[in-house]
Amino acid sequence: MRLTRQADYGIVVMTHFARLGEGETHTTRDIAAEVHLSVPMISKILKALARGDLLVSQRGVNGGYSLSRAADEISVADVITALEGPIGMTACTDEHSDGCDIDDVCAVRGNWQLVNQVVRRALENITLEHMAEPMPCTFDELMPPPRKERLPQAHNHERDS
Amino acid sequence: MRLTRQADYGIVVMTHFARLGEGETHTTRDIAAEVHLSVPMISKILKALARGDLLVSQRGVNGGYSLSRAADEISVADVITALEGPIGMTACTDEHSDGCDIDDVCAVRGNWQLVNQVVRRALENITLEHMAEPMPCTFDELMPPPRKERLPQAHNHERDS
DNA sequence: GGAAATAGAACCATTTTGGTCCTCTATTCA
DNA sequence: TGAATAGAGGACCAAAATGGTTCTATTTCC
Repeated sequence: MRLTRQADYGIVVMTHFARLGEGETHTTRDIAAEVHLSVPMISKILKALARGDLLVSQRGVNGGYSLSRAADEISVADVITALEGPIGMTACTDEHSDGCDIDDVCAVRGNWQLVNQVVRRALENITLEHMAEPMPCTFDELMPPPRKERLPQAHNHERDS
Repeated sequence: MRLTRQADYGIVVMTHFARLGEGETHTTRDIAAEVHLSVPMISKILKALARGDLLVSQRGVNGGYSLSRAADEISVADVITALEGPIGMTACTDEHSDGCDIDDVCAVRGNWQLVNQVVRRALENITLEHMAEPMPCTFDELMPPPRKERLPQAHNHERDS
């Protein structure tokens, strides 16, 4: 349920790009300095983001990276997908159903697909433009409305806010 | 972005409990056999679920585990929390902000909190009762409505369905 | 008391991840 | 033309997380 650091950094970097302005290109070194991470690390991430068509790379002397589209057309899900592969919370959602020990007994698979879809959609609805906003108080429309009145917090132990 | 196997199995197990009926207790061995996983593995998972107050354990000869509440009052988020700790996709969402190398520069943190909230809410809205349904075609109300018309799939590469 | 069941912790092998480095290719400009 | 700059790609290794097993309590019923 946790993102890898690369995806985490990736979103920070992409958000940084979104803040800088649309068409401008920036070098790996610049970005690394501005985000306070090592150049090799940032380099790795930028390459992956370019492979995923989220950044456009320009080689040579005045080269660098720039966003491939407008910030409101790139979702958090896009970034995660570029850095971690297709979003899916369970192994059995991959088409290569190699490792599922349960296979025939697992009657939950169909439902898992839908759980994945819920999460994926939630992340697709969040764009870099949202992330670039300094104080995002208007996120409410992105969240699914509470489905029905959940129980009073009788058994709800230590759930953070 | 992926669940650990334990959480994965945990949801399978909990869904199994939900299918079996509300108050009945079942032994580790039975569950393991029914779900086709090793007894020690299932044992470990059941213990954690009991620690998380999602299962009630009964020691001794006719002991076993049973659901602590009705299936529609236990969410997928509850299960994940019991087996992986609090749901949050980045390291910096934990209160122990020990490892964040970026700290002061990371202007994204506030937004991340909201991303986490979106995902968490999505998972809180899915109950074991939903998971226990054989053919869950009526999941639609659980998903957030498409926020606005996303771009045509110009750059949308290999996004699975 | 003995058998049946869970509680809890220690433990190890394997995999994943984080992070670095090296070589190659493309581009610009003097 | 050639030197300098910048990204592409892959190899590589150490550290951490994960999966899975096993062992020793402790509780409960007969």
